[in-house]
Amino acid sequence: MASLKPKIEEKRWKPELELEIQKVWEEEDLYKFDLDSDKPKFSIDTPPPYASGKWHAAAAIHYSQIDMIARTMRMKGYEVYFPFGVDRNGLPVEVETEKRYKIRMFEYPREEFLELCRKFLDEAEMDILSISKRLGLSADFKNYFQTDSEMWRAVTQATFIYAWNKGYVYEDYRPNNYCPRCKTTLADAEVEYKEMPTKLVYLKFRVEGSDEEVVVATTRPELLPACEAVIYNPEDKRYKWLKGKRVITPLGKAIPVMEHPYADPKFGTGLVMICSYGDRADVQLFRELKLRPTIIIDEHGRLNEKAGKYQGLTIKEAKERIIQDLKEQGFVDKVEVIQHRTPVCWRCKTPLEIIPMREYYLKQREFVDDLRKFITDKLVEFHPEWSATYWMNWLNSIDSDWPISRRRYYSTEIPIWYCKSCGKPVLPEPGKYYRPWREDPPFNKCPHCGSSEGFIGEERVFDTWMDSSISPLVYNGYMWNPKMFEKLGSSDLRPQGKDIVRTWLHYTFLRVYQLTGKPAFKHVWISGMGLDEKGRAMSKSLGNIIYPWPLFEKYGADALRFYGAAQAHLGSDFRISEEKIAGVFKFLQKLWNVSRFISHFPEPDKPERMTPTDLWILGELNEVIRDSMKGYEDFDFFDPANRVRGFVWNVFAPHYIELVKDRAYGSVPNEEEVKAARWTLHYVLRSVLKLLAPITPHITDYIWRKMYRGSVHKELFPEPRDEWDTEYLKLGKKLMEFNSYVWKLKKERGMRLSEPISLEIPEELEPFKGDIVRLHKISGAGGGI
RNA sequence: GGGCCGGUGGUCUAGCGGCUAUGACGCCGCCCUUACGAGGCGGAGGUCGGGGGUUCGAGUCCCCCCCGGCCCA
Repeated sequence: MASLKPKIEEKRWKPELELEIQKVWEEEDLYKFDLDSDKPKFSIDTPPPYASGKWHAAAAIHYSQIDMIARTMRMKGYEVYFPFGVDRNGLPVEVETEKRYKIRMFEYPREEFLELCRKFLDEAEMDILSISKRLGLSADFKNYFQTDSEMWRAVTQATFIYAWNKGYVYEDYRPNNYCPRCKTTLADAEVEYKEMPTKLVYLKFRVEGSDEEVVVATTRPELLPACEAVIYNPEDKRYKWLKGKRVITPLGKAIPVMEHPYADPKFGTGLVMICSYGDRADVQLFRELKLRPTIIIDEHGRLNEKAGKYQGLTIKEAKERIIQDLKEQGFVDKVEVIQHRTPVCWRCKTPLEIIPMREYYLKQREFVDDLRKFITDKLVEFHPEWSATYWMNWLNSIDSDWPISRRRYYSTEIPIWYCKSCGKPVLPEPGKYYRPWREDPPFNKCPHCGSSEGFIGEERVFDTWMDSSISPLVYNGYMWNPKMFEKLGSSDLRPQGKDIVRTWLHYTFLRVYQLTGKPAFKHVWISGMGLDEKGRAMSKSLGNIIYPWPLFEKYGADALRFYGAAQAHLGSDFRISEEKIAGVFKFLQKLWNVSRFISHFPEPDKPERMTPTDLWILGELNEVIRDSMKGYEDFDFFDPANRVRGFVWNVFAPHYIELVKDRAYGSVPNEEEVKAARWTLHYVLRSVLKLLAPITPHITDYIWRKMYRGSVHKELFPEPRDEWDTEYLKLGKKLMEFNSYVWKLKKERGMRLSEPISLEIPEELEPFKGDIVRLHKISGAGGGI
């Protein structure tokens, strides 16, 4: 048919075309959120990516999947609020800034250090924004949020003041995780564990009033000056005779021997020294056994005057020195090297110490029961369902409140001033951003004692999770846009990685519950982690980071997006392999070619009657739609991606299209049959494009705009139609097998596929006879089979 | 030590009680077909981590164990 010209002229799909379509989207402001729309609203609590370094491909894929959620909900008829924010608070940027400028934060003027951090953040932010846009995220980049903006920080402070007024905040002096390098307290959620080779030192203790010796094994000999007891397991018969006795430490101090089940008879000699504080267990044991702690480590990670001759040494130095000394004095029985799980700082990986400090705490223990109900009473829907156990496990392990003050700089300041006369804390009115370390308070009289002597500003800042844990409120207008917040409330869905359940997810639920009395979200979506080809997490130290830009250039964003969707079910980890992304690109090319072929033909009105071949493929399409929608319901894009790919590649293109080619070209006499084929081709293509639109938004919209009216992203998902669930669906497999059989047969006989062949068509395939005969050029009955 | 997830051809994956175990990528051979060599046809390659059990029948359900990943103690 010479008169048929394809609407799609380009022979190939190219990644550069994605930029073209992105420009169109921007010009049309296609994804603009309309608060006043009549549609139901759906708001997403987009994770603000941390602006501390370059994004790797795994992060890009993660965000592309969040974008798929937004697009899914739009195509289900919702008005979707998909904000974008950048996280710019906290330790990581300080650590990176120190590294880059080779400076130490505490030896640098605070104001100037903050300026350097800001510079660093601005650069990192640029990188994140450009990748996000290149990915085709349908988020609102025009009004993106920054967690260190005056507005966000004012809200953080206001929510703190509310919590304070409700009595949820208290200050306490208690042992806590402390990073000697970062010089700050850390919450349990910020502690990581690393397997490290550690010396296990066997020390001889003399039993008081006798010449007998016992041997105690310890990984922390430097804490000997702080050793206040030795324990053994009550089941351990070897040490029963020590009950009630005292032993003399190598340093000459007499301490009691006690029974406690914490002692593991199999570890070391079964005798354990209890020091203030080797680890969190020690803290508990001191409390239980009513021992008085001796604190020998200061906030710089050095031993203090209570450590006697070891004063001034770092922990590491003290350890070596004391082992040396004790060896010389004959107190060391032996030294072993064992693998020991050591708690380290999540940011700089320095081993942590347990040091008591005055810190502010936000109550969480008394809320745990209520939070558990979010899961048990199904107030929140988790995707996938089992991912709720991540949070449940964390809730079940909470045994202390959340320390929220940090001795750092680049974070939201704690809005408190202390009266110079009575020393009591005074908080300002919520609503403004306060910086007590450099500003005068907005009041001059102490409400506690009435003094006007003046105030001292608090110097500490908040844990960065204090800012991020209110993201669903800030995004949705809490305090800064009351009208919007009233309509939206807290976000509907939280998408995030499984690695920050105990921090971001938990703290958000906690704080939003404290502020609003309600669950922060209706849906929580937890994704797995993107790993390298060998299944390892990507990190600078391993040197296995895959960057997204080269992939964008070679295969485009859609290939990367589709790859992420098709690689693993929601919640499972997935590996990133360039070879497979190249494979996805081939599929996109296939989709392009299929569309180009169909674009040759005009799209007629729906004809009265379909042929059995058309009804078969429409029945297949019904199934594809049903299966895909099941995935979309759960925000799991694995099934839609794979189901549609399989359908297009293995069914629609090689079989249906081949069968109806002649009809499509108009080379059959029956006009109705021509129309039926053309209509069906277009209908299936439209449906496929719509089903793929959330996953591969560029190519689908590009094709759509070339062939049809408007944007595919303004369409709703296709729906299955009952009238197409016909008996022909069951014959489809037979039909395809027969096609393959004929192709094979011709090949075996050395025939061209266009050569006529004489064979019998199986009786059950009779309904498809016309199309089969034309496809294979079957000439009459007989012969063949 | 506990929890969660996983272990299916070289790699990745589907199947979650029923004919001969799915598909993709890769590999090998052949063909030439006008939307597409990014095509078509064919092929090699698997004791479905191991062991017990339930069942007429088990990758599929149950128990134990091993291995890997993540989280926690």
